[in-house]
Amino acid sequence: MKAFGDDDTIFRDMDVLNPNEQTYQPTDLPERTEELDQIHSALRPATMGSTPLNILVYGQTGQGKTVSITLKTNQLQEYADDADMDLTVVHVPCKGMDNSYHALTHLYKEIREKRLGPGEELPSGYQRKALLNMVLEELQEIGGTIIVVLDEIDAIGDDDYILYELPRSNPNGVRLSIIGITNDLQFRENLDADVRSSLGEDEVKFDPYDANQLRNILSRRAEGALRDTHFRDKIRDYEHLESEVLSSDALPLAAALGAQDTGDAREAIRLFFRAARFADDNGETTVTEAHVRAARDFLEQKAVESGIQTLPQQKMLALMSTTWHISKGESSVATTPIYTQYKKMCDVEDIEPLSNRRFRDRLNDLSDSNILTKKRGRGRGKENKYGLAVDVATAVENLPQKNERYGEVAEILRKQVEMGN
DNA sequence: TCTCCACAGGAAATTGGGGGTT
DNA sequence: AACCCCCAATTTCCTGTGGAGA
Repeated sequence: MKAFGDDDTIFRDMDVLNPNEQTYQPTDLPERTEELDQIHSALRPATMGSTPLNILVYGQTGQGKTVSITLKTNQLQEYADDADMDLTVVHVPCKGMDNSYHALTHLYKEIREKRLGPGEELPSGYQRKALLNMVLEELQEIGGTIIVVLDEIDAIGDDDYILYELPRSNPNGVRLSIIGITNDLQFRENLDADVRSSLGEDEVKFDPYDANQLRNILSRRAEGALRDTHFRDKIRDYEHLESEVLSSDALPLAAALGAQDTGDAREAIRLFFRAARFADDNGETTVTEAHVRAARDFLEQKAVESGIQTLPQQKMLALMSTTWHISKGESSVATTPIYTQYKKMCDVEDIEPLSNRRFRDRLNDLSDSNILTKKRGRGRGKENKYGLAVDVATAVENLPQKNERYGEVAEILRKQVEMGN
């Protein structure tokens, strides 16, 4: 067995590459200078004794929206502390909330904690209007300039209440500014025109990073996280002294793959982190292109597996009935036999089967999410044929267990696959 | 080459659940 | 509670397609 502490490592500080933002937050964002400047301009009135402008920040996930706001508000807070200015910043993550009321309760709690220290309870049982008044009273209690950051406000859906009331409440003796952050571009379009004009006094848009920007971001992270040539003396295994910790093509590849995909920096970092760990776990001293590719395959495989595991019930049955046929050796099967098998499975589980038409949509859904393959046309009349886009083993292993829903059918399927081999 | 027909997939009709109103 | 409205999911209906079989 391996002993801890004996391993050489290419890492200097692994946390810097950890995609989890609680572990590491960058302190400067050269790729977002423009956006930071826009935020700066909107917040600057605070330093002149005026109300900072409301901002609506939007862009896809992993584009540095939250970090930018945090950096800028922290910077303002520092200035305020030095200048003896009365400034309070409240950050409310709305992720997982489903309505304005929910968001208001959290806002109330956060404000109370700013004033009275941690340990406040979430309020409950109040009417919406009453709760809003409580929030406003708390704001007045604090006074001065207050910036409320509503992070991921798209989570609260089309419930505009908080966004409608808060910006126009203007409590006595308070200079109140609202910053809304959203991942959902559609959300901005769907906003009530009034809300949009009051909340979006300034709008800051974060476009997806391109491959160059991702490469810069990754190299900064890599620099902090990996040992470089100057740190070789810290590596105990001197025979590897000649090798570089990072091969020249690994990082650009990770950046290119990331840009191709979504331009999500978090995803790119996750990919590169995994590649570096592969290298490190194998006791290798260089992160190579091969590691990046392996990491990509690994993450894709993980995504497929969790995709199968979290499949909705009907899609799960559709996958199982397809797999049932495929596991008998065919490479692809026509819709009708799959549907027949599906109906049998529904019978076993005592469920009302979907109509043929609907079931075909389910099959197409599965092929859209790259779990099944689809061949159109061919054969008698016009007939689609479906196959598995993943290994039979992968599909079978990730089906429900005995004790879970549809476990019975899955169990039968597993038996058949065993016999087939 | 012609006709037939089983299926694909678009569109209309139906259902059913949640939320609001009286 | 009774009612209506809205929305999404689903079923029902329908047309177009293109190889099979004559």
